[in-house]
Amino acid sequence: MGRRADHSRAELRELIIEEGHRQMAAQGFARFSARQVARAIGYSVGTIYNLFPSLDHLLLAINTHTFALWSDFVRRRLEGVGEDRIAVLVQAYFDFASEHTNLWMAIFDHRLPPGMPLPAEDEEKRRELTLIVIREVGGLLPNRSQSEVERLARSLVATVHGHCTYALNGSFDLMGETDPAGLALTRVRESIAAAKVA
Amino acid sequence: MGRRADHSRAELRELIIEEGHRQMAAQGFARFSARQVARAIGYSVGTIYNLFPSLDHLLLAINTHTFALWSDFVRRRLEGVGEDRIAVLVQAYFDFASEHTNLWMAIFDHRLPPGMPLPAEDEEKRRELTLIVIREVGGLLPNRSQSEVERLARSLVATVHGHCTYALNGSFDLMGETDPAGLALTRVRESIAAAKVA
DNA sequence: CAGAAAAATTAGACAGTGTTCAATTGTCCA
DNA sequence: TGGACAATTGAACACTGTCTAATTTTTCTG
Repeated sequence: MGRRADHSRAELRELIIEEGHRQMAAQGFARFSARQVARAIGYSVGTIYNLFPSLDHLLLAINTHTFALWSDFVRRRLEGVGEDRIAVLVQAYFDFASEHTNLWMAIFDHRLPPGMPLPAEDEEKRRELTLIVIREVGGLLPNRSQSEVERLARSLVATVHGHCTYALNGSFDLMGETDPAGLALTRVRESIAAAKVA
Repeated sequence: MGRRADHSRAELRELIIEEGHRQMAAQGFARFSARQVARAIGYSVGTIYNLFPSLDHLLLAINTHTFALWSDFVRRRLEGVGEDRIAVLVQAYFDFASEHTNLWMAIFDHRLPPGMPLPAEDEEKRRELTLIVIREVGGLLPNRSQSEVERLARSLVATVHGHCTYALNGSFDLMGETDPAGLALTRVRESIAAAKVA
């Protein structure tokens, strides 16, 4: 067939990403398949390849979309919170990962093939979440330079990320840890306290 | 054919794991294939399935083997070090991941299918690395209980793990961070200092 | 030592994958 | 109304993990 005019090119792109996102949430990275996405929206695989040069590009788009949801999730949790915003931030990070485990893990499961850099557009969209953290950390450290704040913020995100990974893959369960998010928050507080006095 | 008596069952198992390990190091998790392993050792795929119930079991064995190499690597680095063993520990963690990126990442890339728990034997072997960290952290905190030390050690491993992940997937490069290991070490020092006074 | 039982190994099939491409079909413009 | 163009498809290709029947080799038994 030719143009079915069911959807414009942009609409179709969006449709594919949405359905892909749905399937990623339901089945996880390992079971994800472009053919199944095509079947679900009533097109053939070739159409996906008309919109996305390769599966990697589709996965990239799906994961960037997850980043957007994640940022929104965290932003909403912070709205109107006056005290202890860092605690809310850390908990929101964990909660999103717990509530959307497959989507969250897919972000880190997908490794770009060597020589294919993360497109600037995706990079920019994904940066949003880091910017939120930088803003919050900066608010707590008025005497620190922007570059110091950014470096610390990235480091704190890495800290929380590590705890979240171990929480979700069962490493913490295995040794009876019942509050990984609390543990992460403790680490974050220690580092912020250290940055205040240093 | 039947038993070729080229190798005993145990030898063959070892041979498969070794070749699998080699290929995992060279190609990474995404490109790994049981068929290629079989071809490389001069057997057919079926033989692998005679030794391992499924691909997941082979991947499990390969990754557990990586854990063993990792423990050895860290232990050797610590040998004879008197001062600042924590710095050596953190650096060794990073160095192993950097020198064996594919192997290291495969550990976290491989997700067991739902309902298949990590066999106790693998769990025990993998725990070794954590035990090293617990020992080192405990040495620095003689006034803390064993359970407190274990909880902190796991948390510090998570912290370093998060930094290492971001270092290897390029997140730190992206924002001009040149010393992720140093950053992780700073975090670890802060937490240990906090545990000393608390 | 011969023959039967057991175990190891293989080839081949199956259903699935990502990717490519020629052929077709719908849409738009001159 | 035609012709150009782009979207869409189905089929092919070379893979993958997994399973099974058939074959071959070893081991056990009488």
